[in-house]
Amino acid sequence: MTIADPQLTLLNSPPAQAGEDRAMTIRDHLRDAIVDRRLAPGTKLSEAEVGTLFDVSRTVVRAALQALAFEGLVKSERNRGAFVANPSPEEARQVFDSRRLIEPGIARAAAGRLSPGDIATFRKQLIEESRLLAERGALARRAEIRASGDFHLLLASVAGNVILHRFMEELVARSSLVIALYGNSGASSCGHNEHADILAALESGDGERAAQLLVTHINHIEADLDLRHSTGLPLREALSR
Amino acid sequence: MTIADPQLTLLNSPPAQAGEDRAMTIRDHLRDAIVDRRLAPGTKLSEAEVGTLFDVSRTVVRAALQALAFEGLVKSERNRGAFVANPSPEEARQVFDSRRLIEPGIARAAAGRLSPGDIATFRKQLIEESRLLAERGALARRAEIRASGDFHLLLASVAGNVILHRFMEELVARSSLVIALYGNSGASSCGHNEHADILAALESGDGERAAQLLVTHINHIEADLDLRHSTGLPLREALSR
DNA sequence: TTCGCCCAGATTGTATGCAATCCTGTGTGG
DNA sequence: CCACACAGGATTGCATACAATCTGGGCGAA
Repeated sequence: MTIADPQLTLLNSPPAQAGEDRAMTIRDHLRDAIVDRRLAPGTKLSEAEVGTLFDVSRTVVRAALQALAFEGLVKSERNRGAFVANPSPEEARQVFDSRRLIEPGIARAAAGRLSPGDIATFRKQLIEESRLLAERGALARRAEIRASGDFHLLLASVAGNVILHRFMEELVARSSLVIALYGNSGASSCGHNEHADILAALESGDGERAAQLLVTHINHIEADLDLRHSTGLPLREALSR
Repeated sequence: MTIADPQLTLLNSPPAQAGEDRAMTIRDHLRDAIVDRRLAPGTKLSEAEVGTLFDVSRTVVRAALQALAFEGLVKSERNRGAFVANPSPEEARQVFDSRRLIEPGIARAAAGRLSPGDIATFRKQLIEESRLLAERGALARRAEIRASGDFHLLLASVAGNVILHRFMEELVARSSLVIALYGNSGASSCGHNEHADILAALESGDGERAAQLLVTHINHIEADLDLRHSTGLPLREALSR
């Protein structure tokens, strides 16, 4: 049993999914587990095992794994299987470089499109973040990382460009993975309420300032990481690089 | 026979593929066909039919189609099948908005990393573009669009960020589709040798100027489009929107 | 002992069969 | 004549069976 018991929490969804797309459901559950680090980087995702856990055939599991491989959360090797991605420090840097490039533009676009409804949604999001920030424990830390990502996703959603939104979905997910891998758990990972400052800038219509704050924010997130050495080196991948 | 005879040219590859990944091979051939507009937007890509053309089972075809759906070149509808994407004018605008946001940053990054080998590759690329630009005929036009995209991909490759490179792959592919759909074939689609100017700026190490030229270039490409009305309205999708 | 080879188990890659869903055209009732 | 219902055919969704490949251990020879 290579997959440990935390995975059993994957199955907290209504067992009888309606005629929806089961592959995408499994993809979402796996992605949550990866981003939350319930599935550690490098973990093998056996088709048969995942299929058993979700009670589907390997066919739909393969579709889900292919989707995750596309997002960069899973690395699929021919005839060897799929593994939870184990981003190198270099990859981590590229993730943040990409975010520094894209997110300011998103902020500027969002500033010009912010509706009262959007503001309300943002406020709810910030309250949730504060709540999690106050809590203690690894579980709250996971939820905090997740919620922090949701803020950025919400921003991309407001910007109104579905392509950029999808890019940001991928970047945020990979960021969560990177933070889980390289984060100095000592410092609050996304601590300060920079999100609130960003929202304030958006509300005042100052997209340029929001963009500026966002870059600073991303810098803070990256500065909290320790990208000097790769973790552990999971046996095999130490040689294949 | 919903797929017309031009598709037969898909099969110009060595019939006996080595033990490689056949799904990705099929994906690449289909993508080429879509970008070249040998497969018109809205065309149904029947699993059985594609499988017959490439002599594989539907399983492999499904994987290829799923990959193309991720890239946005194919729209897959549950229980209905996969269709060549038919981007709306709004989607087209978002593609170019995304490029205006991302490509300047790529240019700045590339300016600081341009090696002599890169320059040589760029020169070869420009020569190929000039050659195609001089030629006449729809076939040369296709190749020209493709080559123009390759220039931008090369730029992203030099920039050295694999994530941004993949984003650009998607954006360039979608741009080709959009140009094929909305391009005023009257004007030269990517005409002027702006690419040469961009390369010159890069060579002189002036990343800022390269970024500026790139934005102008993208604006020119978009300005050559007619995004006012949707083309033809492919029956079904006319009602579903 | 150590190296190399070979075989068995396990896992993925692919093809195929069946069930579910959707589209189309035909027939029936209003 | 039109609207609706339904049945036939075609296509996709999914599960399963088989083939190809990889992994790891055992055995024998140097």
